[in-house]
Amino acid sequence: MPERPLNATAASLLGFLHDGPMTGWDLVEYAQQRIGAFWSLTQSQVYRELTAMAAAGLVRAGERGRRDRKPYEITDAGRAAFADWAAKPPAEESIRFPLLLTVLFGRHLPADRLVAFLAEQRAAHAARLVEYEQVDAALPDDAEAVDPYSVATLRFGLAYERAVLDWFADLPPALRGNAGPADEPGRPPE
Amino acid sequence: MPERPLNATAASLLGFLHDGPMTGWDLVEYAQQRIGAFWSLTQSQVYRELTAMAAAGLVRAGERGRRDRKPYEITDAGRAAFADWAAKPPAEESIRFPLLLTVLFGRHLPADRLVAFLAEQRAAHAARLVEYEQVDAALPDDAEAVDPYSVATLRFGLAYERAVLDWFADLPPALRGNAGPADEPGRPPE
DNA sequence: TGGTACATGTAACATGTTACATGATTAG
DNA sequence: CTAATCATGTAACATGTTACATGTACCA
Repeated sequence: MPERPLNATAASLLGFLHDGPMTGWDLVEYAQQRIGAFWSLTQSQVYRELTAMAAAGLVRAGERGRRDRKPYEITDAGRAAFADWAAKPPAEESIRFPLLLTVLFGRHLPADRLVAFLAEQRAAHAARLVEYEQVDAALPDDAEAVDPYSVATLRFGLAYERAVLDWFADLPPALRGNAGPADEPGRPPE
Repeated sequence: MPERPLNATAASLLGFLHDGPMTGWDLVEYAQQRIGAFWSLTQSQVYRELTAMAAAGLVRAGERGRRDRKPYEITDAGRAAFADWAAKPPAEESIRFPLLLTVLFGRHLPADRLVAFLAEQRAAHAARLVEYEQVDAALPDDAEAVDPYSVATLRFGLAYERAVLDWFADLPPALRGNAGPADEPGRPPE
């Protein structure tokens, strides 16, 4: 069977399974942590892809463990399919940022609502940046030499969140909401 | 009929139709230009949403024009549905950046391939930044006062592309590809 | 008169999302 | 003993993607 090429989500799961057998549950958590910043997936998807890949012989389910855990391990066919995928030119990214739609159509909603939406999301991004910064701070000095790949992806998260926060801070005055005390500054200048 | 809430893509089309009747073709172009930086949609989707919205009474097709053009105009129901949508808290953004998956799994492909992928996408981002900068440069001085919404979304594009280019420029040495003359610098420092 | 850009649309399929159902184990 | 968390899974549906089919009008 000629095996349709993997989709990126399935491929990622295979990538993670190179590090050892994992259950669907584990994979959801692990993926969230490792690629959550630039690749979203849901639990449903993970189970579906695992089922499909098992059927295609790319992974193999092991024996049920404690809480009915069902570990999957990658097969040789899986490793081959993964290598094929990895060597193919990646597509361009897609961003879907609903807040920006709301902003673009900002004249169609009450100004204070828009300002509130902006504040909420700004806070979420600030929190995410803090997370990434903590991970970054915990990195050993030689991380870049040992695993430049993870370092690079982490840095993307940092760069992205910083850019977004700067964007919030630099919004046109009309979108900035000048009510209330000067709480929640953008990002403190270095 | 209780009318399931609009999805963001359909809502955007309605948003654009506030500016006057447009055909599917027009909308694809217009959307590409106005929200392409942070919201992707395809031609197929546009025609599908238009058909569905016409059935739901949110838009109304006018008479066929010259090249079989079929202009749609927004109805009062459409305006109401749009206003409802606009006033709802926008979801968080989702990013899907295949290149970063390839980077994360970089040890599974030849180093020079990875470097080549990075170079290709860097060039694409550089080109996009130039586009945005041209749009920005063409903006009148009072743009921020006149239409802060468009300005804000354009600025997002600029901030995002600059961050991405900085990220490329700052990649760990192992991913940087030191072969060849110093072509294609990251982004010239200001 | 022939190629290119304009313009609409369908079909088939892949992927993503939401909601729910079910049960095991652990911690308090 | 009971609430929370762990864990798997299905069903239904919404959305997104790719490929194709069809025809119109302009312009060189």
